Amino acid sequence: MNPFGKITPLRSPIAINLAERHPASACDECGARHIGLCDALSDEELGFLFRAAQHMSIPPGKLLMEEGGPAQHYFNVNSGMVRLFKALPDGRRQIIGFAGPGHFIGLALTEVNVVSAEAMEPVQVCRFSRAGLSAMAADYPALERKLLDIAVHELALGQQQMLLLGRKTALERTASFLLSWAQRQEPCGDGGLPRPNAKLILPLARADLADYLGLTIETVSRSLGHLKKDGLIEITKIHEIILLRPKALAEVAEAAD
Amino acid sequence: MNPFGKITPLRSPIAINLAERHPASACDECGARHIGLCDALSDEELGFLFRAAQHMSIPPGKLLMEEGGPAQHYFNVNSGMVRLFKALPDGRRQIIGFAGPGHFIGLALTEVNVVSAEAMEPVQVCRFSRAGLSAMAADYPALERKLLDIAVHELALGQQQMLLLGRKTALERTASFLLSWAQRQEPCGDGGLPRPNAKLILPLARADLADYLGLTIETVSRSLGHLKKDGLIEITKIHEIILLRPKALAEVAEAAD
DNA sequence: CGTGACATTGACTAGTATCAACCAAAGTGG
DNA sequence: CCACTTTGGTTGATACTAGTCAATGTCACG
Repeated sequence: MNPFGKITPLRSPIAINLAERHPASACDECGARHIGLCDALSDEELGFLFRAAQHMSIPPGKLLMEEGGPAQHYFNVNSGMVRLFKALPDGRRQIIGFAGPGHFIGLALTEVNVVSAEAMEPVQVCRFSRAGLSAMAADYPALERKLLDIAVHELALGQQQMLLLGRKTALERTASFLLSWAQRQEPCGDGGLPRPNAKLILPLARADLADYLGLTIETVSRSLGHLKKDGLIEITKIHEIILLRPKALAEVAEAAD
Repeated sequence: MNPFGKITPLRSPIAINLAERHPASACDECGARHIGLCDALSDEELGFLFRAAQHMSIPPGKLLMEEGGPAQHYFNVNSGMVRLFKALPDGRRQIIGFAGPGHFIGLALTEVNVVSAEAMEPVQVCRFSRAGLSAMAADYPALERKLLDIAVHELALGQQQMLLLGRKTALERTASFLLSWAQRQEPCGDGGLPRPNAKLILPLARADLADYLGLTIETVSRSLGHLKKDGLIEITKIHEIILLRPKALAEVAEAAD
């Protein structure tokens, strides 16, 4: 874990000049420019932020952060998918969430990370030193406000997941997941259902799914099989699922009768 | 503790005048003055905040917020205990957390509440309109920063709870809970164990415990009985538990071998 | 075409829920 | 002051969901 160059936080008017002299043209071509954190910033602000970032490529399986290790950086995902998880000493694992393009990783107060973050595929990120971004946040209210938004949104997702993990059956969990993933893939209005026959791309292995839903891979497989048998979904490829009847799926997910 | 460094002082002279004309003397006697949100503010800032608050008493069982209802207010708990929960249509309930004195309730982005909040005993709160507090946050960076701190802290707690709900056994959940509650009752250093024979006051019914841990009351009862039989705890009164061997309890909680 | 990784399916088991009886403490009213 | 009720908690017997272990299937890739 080598923190390469220390990022010197720039805050004077000079900083803005520097930013102007170095427009963040790279950001224009970044898939994450208009989502998440970056979307909250003007071109100028973004230029500044860009200069504070280290652009990095991470190979699959590599950890961006390790639970228990020193919390030194924040990350913003530009491409690829990252899994966030916690583990018990005996190896049991709970996946906390998945971070795709535009997602911000590393919000924490403690000196050590409370979760691990691992690249699931080749991933590109912008990395920020904690101190550097904190300093920026002090000068750019929009940045801090966006971080609050992000944190609050994650909070709501987490609460939803607690309900799922604490009180839903395997079948309900699976149906809930499919719907929430569809929502994530193409947002269709607040709480709206995906359209019938929506195609779902699942870049997750069954093991990830299981560790996310608090189940075993066998139970996930059986649950999906059950939904397939009932004609609610169709599994075309292993990582491609068609939601034949989203409405019915929603009823399974919430145990509505 | 604060990831975003320094606290920026007040910027609006008008605010100071208002605060001076209405000193928040009531806050001085409030049990929550030096914890949570209020602790982040100076006397002057607090005076201003106080003027924006409605001080309210809530009887046991009454809802402060209802899941699915319009999100109109934030609350800061001054005394008493509040449970936050989500429910499924068939009545299954998952308690998301407990809010005691100094805890801030209602962080959300959506127009409707995503959780319900219910007084477990007579509760006193300061209530803020959403718009009012948002406006204040724009003027008082310290306030917004504190909200971010709160959100991030809740996030970490939620992640811990996801691990518990998704991957721990009934016994592990129960042991984990006892330790985390002890920590909450008298913080003893980051991650430190409570001292042996620490007395725990549990203002929760078994049903609350069960809904918080994703178990049934019978299983909670059996788990506590198991810990008692093994000499790790002693149940003196129904709402009073002595942690005889916190170290052993921690081993049970994390399944260390 | 073989190999290995990942997924599905089946048989069996274990842990927790469910259902029901019993118990204890705290009112309540005669 | 003492039955009586109520409420919340514990304990026991049984059922059922999901986990475990093992065999089989599928697909990508060299």
